[in-house]
Amino acid sequence: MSPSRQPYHHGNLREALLAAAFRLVDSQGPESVSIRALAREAGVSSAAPFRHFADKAVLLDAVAARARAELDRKLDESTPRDADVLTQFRAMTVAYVRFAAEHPRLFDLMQSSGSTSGRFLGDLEDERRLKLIALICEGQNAGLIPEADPELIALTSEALTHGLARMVVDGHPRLASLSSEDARKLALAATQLLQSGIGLS
Amino acid sequence: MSPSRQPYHHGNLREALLAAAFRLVDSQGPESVSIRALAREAGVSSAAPFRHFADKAVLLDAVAARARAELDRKLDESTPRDADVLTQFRAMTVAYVRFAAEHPRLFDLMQSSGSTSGRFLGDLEDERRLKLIALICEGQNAGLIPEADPELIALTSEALTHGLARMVVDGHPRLASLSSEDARKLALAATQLLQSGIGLS
DNA sequence: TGGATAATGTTAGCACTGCTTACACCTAAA
DNA sequence: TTTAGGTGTAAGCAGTGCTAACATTATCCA
Repeated sequence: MSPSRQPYHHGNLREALLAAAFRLVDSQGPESVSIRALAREAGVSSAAPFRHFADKAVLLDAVAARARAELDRKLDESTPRDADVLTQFRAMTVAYVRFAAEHPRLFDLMQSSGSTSGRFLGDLEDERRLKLIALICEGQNAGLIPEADPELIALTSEALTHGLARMVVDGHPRLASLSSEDARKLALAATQLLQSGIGLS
Repeated sequence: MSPSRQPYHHGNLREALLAAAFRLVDSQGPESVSIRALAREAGVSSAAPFRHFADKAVLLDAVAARARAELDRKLDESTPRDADVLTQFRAMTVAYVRFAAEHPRLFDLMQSSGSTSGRFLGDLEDERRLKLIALICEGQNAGLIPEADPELIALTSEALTHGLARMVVDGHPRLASLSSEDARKLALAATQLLQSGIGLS
């Protein structure tokens, strides 16, 4: 009955491991995650984690999923409801690029762990993507957006957003370790440019 | 004098290791590269590789450098000399996205090994970037490109290019395992869109 | 030409990893 | 209260990166 100093069961090992791994990936990248080390940190034997995660890859997938949820939350928070299409798109781009600038390693993991889980993680969620396309159609009806394949427009917009984010993460020389504020400015300027066009051909 | 079956020295171990690692990364990704396995394949002891590469990271950096050279070559080949700015930019984008589609793992390594070597690898080379900016200024003088900060225009163009490439690599649902030809079409359509602009705001 | 020197290989081994198997314990449901 | 299943442990296998000490060969200079 007396609660021994070290109870046989940890209580919520799964969450503890996941949280520790999340922090580690965020600060040092996935290659410095070791299951044995996580187990030590949690005060548990090195085989225990395998009761909760079949594989190291599965653990990292879970970390990626959590990161994706976090990004999703920030995208939702930052998007002003009932604003016009272009404003919404700009806000999304800003939030996306900021997340990449603030959590480059998590952002990177999100993408690269996609093949393991079979589900695309790195970019906009499917649901969000459909919404974007709907917004574009709406904009076209309102005469705000030129008539062209909405899917292509969505894809191009996504590419610009994703490209900016990845350039920050990948250490583009002019974008190295961008501050959040600079990330915001860059995202705004670039989306502006996409809207007005770059050439007159 | 008689050439024994297994001469003590390999001859060109460095190149053999590098080539094998290059192939392996291209086909299976960097995490399935093992120095010991490379040594076995080369018929050499497991300590020998360290005479040529201080580190596993150094080996992978060398692979990344080779991949970058390969991409550079393809970019050069594909760019028509003495064409107008927009044509050149489109050609570059196409070549870039195609390379990513054909060698996703090499493309990925190029970017992620940047932090190790301290040099940005994933995107356009510095030299090429300067040339792009020069082209843009030229285009502005010729009235082909609107007056705006040339660096911003270059950055935005790069972002679109890089973003398309990464979306292919990262397994975007609509872009999963794109054929070379489809990659070409996509790159063309998207750059076209960037040139004409997406909104009328 | 010969002999030191540097380059490149070998063997053995350390510390670490992911992961498995067999067993121990504790909890919750029948 | 028993029993089944979830969760922990200990021990160990196969593999890894990397190092230290030693062996062999190529190269270059007296």
